[in-house]
Amino acid sequence: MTSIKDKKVITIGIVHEMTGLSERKIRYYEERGLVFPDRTPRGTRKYSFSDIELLMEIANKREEGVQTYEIKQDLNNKKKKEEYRDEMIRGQLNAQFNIRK
Amino acid sequence: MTSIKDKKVITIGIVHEMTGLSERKIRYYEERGLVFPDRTPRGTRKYSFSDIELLMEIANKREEGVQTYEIKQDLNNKKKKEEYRDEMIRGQLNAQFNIRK
DNA sequence: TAGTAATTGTAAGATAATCTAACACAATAT
DNA sequence: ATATTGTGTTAGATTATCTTACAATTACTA
Repeated sequence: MTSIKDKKVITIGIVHEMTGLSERKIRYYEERGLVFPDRTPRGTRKYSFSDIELLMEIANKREEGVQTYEIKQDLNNKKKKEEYRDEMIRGQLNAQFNIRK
Repeated sequence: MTSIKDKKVITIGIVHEMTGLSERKIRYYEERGLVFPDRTPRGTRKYSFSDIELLMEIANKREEGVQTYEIKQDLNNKKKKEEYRDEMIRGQLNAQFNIRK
């Protein structure tokens, strides 16, 4: 489920280096509920490689003129679809191997 | 050849968090030629997940009493073996598919 | 079209993180 | 016995990050 790509270990300066996005933008996309970095005990943000991929997708959408609100909807839909699919798969497995509750 | 695990994106504080090693030790192992972090333009060290694995191997060796110098020898030998093996493989491929120079 | 919301930039001030260099000292090696 | 190794700690300087606020522009909306 969670791989190295999901480990939140990259500080914002390096995310900036890697994506070319300004730190302002990166923080703003968090404010709008699009990314969710972890924090160190003192409050420094930490991002994962997956977060960086996501940020670049967001940047692309933004260039197409899509607003953060819509991007957020899309992300939520995508997440829901994935959850639904996973649930279906679990259901199938249950039906096969775990007939009685 | 190079994967996400080799991207140097993790600052020393987080390496410390992840490994439990003091920053002093981490820098010292660099001084002894055991790890080679990249640097940001301003000089901040950046480590990869592979570096972190390596650092933990080093820490284990150290606990067994092995000195950094020996550890370095071992690492160099390991590297040489890998290079040798790779060269052999390339050689085989050449023999198969690329008979004339 | 006027007015509100969204998106970014920039600045200020505070705090956190990192760097290098140096000194100390115990443990090891020669 | 002396030299080397490995770490901790400190000091001072520099860099990085955080939050908050204000400004300006662009994009919706009633």
